[in-house]
Amino acid sequence: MSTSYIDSVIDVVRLIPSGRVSSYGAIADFLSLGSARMVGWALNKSGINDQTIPAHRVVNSKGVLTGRLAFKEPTYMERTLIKEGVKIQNHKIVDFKNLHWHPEEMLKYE
DNA sequence: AATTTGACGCAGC
DNA sequence: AGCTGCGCCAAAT
Repeated sequence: MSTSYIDSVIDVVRLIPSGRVSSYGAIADFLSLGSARMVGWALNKSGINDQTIPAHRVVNSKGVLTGRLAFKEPTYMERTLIKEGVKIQNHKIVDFKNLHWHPEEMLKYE
């Protein structure tokens, strides 16, 4: 069996807690593999038709919901984030700096 | 085997 | 502040 790059990305995305968001770059850096661009590419390939992947929690480095148009419903991303308690203005995460989750966080014992 | 395609990020202007 | 150009690199064609 083999683990594709896409699978690796998905594994990390599944770890993003509800109410928080991560970014393409943070995930790519954590994996030390590929690039931010490829994380988006990977999610587009596998995430579209799989509700078990919280792909809506991944935004760009500025907190903008750049992936929103890739979903079947263009409003899905925004709507779901709001439901999870994340505030959005102009397709952008409000207080992104504080909500931005980095995968390394889960390695720490608070 | 070469080319194209991206839900990106950043430097440089 | 915004805009442009370029590197990024796995997969599909």
